[in-house]
Amino acid sequence: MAMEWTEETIARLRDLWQQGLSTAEIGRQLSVTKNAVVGKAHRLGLKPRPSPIRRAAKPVTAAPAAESAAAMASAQAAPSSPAPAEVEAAPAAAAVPPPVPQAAPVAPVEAPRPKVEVTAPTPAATAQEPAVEPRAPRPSARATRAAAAALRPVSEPRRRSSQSCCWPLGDPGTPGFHFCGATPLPGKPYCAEHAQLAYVKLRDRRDNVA
DNA sequence: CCCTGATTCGC
DNA sequence: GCGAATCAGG
Repeated sequence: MAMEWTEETIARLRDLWQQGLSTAEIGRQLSVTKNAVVGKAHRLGLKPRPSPIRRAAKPVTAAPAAESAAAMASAQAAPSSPAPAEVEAAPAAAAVPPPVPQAAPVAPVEAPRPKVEVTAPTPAATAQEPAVEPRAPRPSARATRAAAAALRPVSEPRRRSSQSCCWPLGDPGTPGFHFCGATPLPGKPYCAEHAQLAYVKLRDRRDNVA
């Protein structure tokens, strides 16, 4: 067996997947290759993400012109332009929404905690322990990129109305890491409990829990 | 070059 | 079922 793919793992895959993370990113956090992620995702049936490419639908040579005619009559359906369902959906994450959601004018003081802050295990932490990486053909290059990415002001705008609370628990890249997974509040990426932790009124944050 | 996801096919 | 190899678009 190459991999267990336990319910737990699959759940995490689904979670990360729906969060709009790239296959490679998911793979890194799940400690598998992107190929594994893609492959599993396919088998799981989930895979509506915008694909950069559309592989050759047919092996060109296709039906030899001669007898192909008959075949075409019924089963033709040359996938030349089969999908009325185009692929507009932007790569979600790329959308780059404002870092600070327009909080209600009246209640402007909300401080998302699990941002790129100390206590928050964000994707930034992914750059950790490159030595443990089973693969990582090019740690240096990747590390550099990861670091650069980590420095970017925006490191988790990848939430696009998830169906599960994405409050991080544990350290990304480590076996125990996972997301809360509870049903999030409408318009919020976190469940009720974690939303309370995530959004703290500034005035009440005076003595926030460390 | 890098990235991305998609598909194939030996295991 | 799994995922490396390979493909293909940006």
